[in-house]
Amino acid sequence: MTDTEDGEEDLVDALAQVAFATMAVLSAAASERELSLTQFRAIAILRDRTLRMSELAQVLGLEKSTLSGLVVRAEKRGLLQRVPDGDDRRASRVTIAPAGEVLAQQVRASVGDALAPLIDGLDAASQDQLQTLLERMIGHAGLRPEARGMTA
Amino acid sequence: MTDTEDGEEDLVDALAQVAFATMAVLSAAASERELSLTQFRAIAILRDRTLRMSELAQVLGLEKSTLSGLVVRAEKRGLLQRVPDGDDRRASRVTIAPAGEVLAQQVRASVGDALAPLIDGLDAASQDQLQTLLERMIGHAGLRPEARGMTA
DNA sequence: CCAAAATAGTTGGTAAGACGAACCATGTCA
DNA sequence: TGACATGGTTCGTCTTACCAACTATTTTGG
Repeated sequence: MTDTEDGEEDLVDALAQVAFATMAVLSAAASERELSLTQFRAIAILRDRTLRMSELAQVLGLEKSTLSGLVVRAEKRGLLQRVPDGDDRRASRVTIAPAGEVLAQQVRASVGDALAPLIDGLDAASQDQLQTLLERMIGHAGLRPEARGMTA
Repeated sequence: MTDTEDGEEDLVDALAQVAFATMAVLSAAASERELSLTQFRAIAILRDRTLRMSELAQVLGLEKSTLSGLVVRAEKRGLLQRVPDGDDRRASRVTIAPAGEVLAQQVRASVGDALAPLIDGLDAASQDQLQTLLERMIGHAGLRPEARGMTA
């Protein structure tokens, strides 16, 4: 163990626990709609922007070959869409398709519901506080705040 | 969207984002030691207790058949150990083996280190606050507080 | 301005992890 | 005791991810 201060231990623990709980909820909600967690994440990320394949792969922490398959599958289902990039004829930009938007919205809702028991353990003020703290964490650590939607 | 209150949206987002970030760190740390995330989690859970196969499967949210394989692999590497349950000759209890203990400790340390950038975005007081809030969340929602070590 | 190197994405082969069904062995209960 | 339930394992299969090789297009340096 390097010189992490003592108290951090338990914070790490709590973080990990909540992370696992959250992931469980997310994957359940996703697979309810026959979406892999990764697919859902991709869709969520594209909610408010459009990226090139390689960029998306990078955000998701995936190999581009992996992403290829993922996008193809999603495209077949009408969830995502690839449009050729005007500037660079090698590249394509991935966009969320209408059906994907709908689906994402639904999944989002069930996630909200499923997370409610967890969240409702806190009163409104604490929720705000928590949100602030989490956002502050995200803000540092290279996770740009504008990178909405479950960036790696 | 069901009737989740409005503000929850962003809290959910923040939670998801932090969850993904945390998971990324955890799996990186695990796979550095050739551990699957699930294996690591199993070991972490057994840090301070011993469970039967079926119980462990349930905590991990896995099928028992899946767990069988996982434990066999971990046992071959001397990380876990199955000992027959005295009371029930069908059952076995899974324990962490010495090598597993060591490995878990190491992984734990790198997780701490890797999470540091995230955590250090907050001053000490905020860290405490965050920990308290997270633990409060865990406390509700059926995640018993004594279930240390990254329960589902 | 062109050849060489870099970059974007796809394809194909492979491995890991998870699932479900079928299957023993043991326990429980009527 | 016989029937049913429970604990685990085995086996076949699916999904997802990786890597290496390949095509098509930029970009760069001489």
